[in-house]
Amino acid sequence: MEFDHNTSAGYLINHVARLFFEGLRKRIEPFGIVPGQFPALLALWQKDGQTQKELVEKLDIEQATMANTLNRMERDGLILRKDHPTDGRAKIIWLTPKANSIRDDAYRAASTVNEMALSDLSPDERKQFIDTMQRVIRTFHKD
Amino acid sequence: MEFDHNTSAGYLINHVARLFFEGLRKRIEPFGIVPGQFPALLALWQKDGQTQKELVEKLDIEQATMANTLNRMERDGLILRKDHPTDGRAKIIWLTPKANSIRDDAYRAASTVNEMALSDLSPDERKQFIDTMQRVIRTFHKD
DNA sequence: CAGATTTATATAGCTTACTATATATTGTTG
DNA sequence: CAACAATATATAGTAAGCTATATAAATCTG
Repeated sequence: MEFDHNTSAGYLINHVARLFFEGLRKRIEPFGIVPGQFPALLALWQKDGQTQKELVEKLDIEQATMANTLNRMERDGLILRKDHPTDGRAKIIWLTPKANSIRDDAYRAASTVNEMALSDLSPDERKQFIDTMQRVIRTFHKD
Repeated sequence: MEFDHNTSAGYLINHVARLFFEGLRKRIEPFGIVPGQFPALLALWQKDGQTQKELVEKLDIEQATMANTLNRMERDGLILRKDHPTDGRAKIIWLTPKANSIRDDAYRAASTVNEMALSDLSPDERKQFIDTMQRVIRTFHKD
């Protein structure tokens, strides 16, 4: 039996993901954030004051992973966890001024990586690529 | 400024990569291997008896990452490290009978994940997707 | 309404990435 | 050929993913 890693979707995806991750790391390091914090920051920049549970559902990440990432973000002065007004179990996550102040720079950094990575593709090919990934995600969720 | 994670290539790639990783994990667990060992195993199944340096170059992974992955593979009885016959610094990595015995099962597991993930795509769309990822990897390496 | 179940978060332990640094051997060069 | 530079591997420390488990609060149910 044969198996060619160069035509294996999983193998290629993993490789591409590592390249994006490191490309983003380099570009956001100056702002004091790391790539793993990006999804939570995006969600909170869009709507501040969410519970951990809301973030977990939006980002499709495990609860324990989110809790640990939020620990590091709290340590780094990016968020504060305050008590939920009516639910004693829950905490609400609020961005600090520091987190708000780097928003535009971070958007630009992420856009720059995306632009660089797709620079060899035509507008149609880019659209197709994005669309295919969205379909693959939906297929996984059906599985 | 706006930034939509649902149309960000980097965001989507990261999500898809996690889904592949976990999909593979479930399917290869019965054989006593984990996803991070897969790239090294593929390279060694193709050509047994390579140095760490050769693997690092083929897999585009950092040397320290490879060393640690090989440590776990040695611990798990998948490989042996033997002295290089002429270069005292180098070690040669050899697969154990255990690693060889799971090869076909592992190939099948990986193919199953790929097939499932791409099941919603036409043959042309799959080809296009694979081709695009190869182009994106090349673009990153030019950067 | 007391006891059982569910829910929200936290923590422990593992893997797999990374950077930075250490160590030993090989190769080069004055 | 001795000193220096380059190369191959290993290790320490951090991040970000996972599963499994713990804890406290809320909800449901007989």
